[in-house]
Amino acid sequence: MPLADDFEQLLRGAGLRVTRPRVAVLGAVRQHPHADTESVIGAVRGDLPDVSHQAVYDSLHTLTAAGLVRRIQPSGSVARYESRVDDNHHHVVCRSCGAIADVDCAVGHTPCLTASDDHGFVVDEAEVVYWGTCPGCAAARTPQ
Amino acid sequence: MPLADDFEQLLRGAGLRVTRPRVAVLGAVRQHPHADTESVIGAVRGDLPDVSHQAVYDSLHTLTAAGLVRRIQPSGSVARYESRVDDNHHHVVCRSCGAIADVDCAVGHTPCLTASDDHGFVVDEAEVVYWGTCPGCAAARTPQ
DNA sequence: GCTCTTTCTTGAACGAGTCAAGAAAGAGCG
DNA sequence: CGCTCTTTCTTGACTCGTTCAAGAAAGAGC
Repeated sequence: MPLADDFEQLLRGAGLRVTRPRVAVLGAVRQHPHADTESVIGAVRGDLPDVSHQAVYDSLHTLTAAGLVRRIQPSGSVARYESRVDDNHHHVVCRSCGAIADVDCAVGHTPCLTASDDHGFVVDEAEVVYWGTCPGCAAARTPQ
Repeated sequence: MPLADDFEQLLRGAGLRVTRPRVAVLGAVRQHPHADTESVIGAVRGDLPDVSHQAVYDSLHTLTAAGLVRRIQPSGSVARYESRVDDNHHHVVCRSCGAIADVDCAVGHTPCLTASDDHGFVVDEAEVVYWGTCPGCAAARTPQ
């Protein structure tokens, strides 16, 4: 399994210890983009049936702090995680079913990063969430 | 108190019953922008000492659904409410203390509303959150 | 291997928010 | 003004994602 080696490199590169829960969490997040914590726990237990939920929570926090995964949490949703980091992409969220899809940044690199009046804040990221209705929910709502 | 009459008009205009909790919640949200639910409850109890928390939760939901207040919830925060609606403004959030400030939309009307690839989603809103450090926290972090 | 630190397990706890049943209060109408 | 019907509020229990805490286990350098 070459991926496990890649994950090991990622962890070491970030100065983190290589533990089986962390490797499994990295794999789970990569295989299930936008998964919530419960789904990640389920996926991780495919490899390690006895991991505690707390180990997954800890790993997700550590990996997020290290920048190896990204945490997203649209209004009204639980925390979700993805492995695409540092590429400045955004998300479309379905108001109806909560489905999330990636959206590449339309406006060059960091879009709208320059706020009109930043009130003295030092801004380092502009996060964009597009709200709408996914194809499935749109179809279900207009039957004819 | 002329404001109470204004709120009454707002409620009637939205087809909602005029109740004392709702009027008080409208006033509290207007006086305390970006307040969380607990703060709103506290402010409302300045007028109506015996309102239940549930009445405030219900009122906030109803007012949000009617478009009279707007709910915002940056990642990692509890729900917050504001009375500026329909003017397409955004928010700066301090990563350190959670402070929120309004930012008027820099890019004309609906900024970045056109996603590069919307995956078939019908998008109706683009929400922008600027993440950074507020003046207070920036000063506290660089003492010299 | 040994030792030290970090991480994981176990299980309890927290807190924002929701659910549910009955009481109270709007609002239209005679 | 009072009646009736519907909506809303009160009360209190409860859910669920997440965190806390103490001790056991497992990385990593030497």
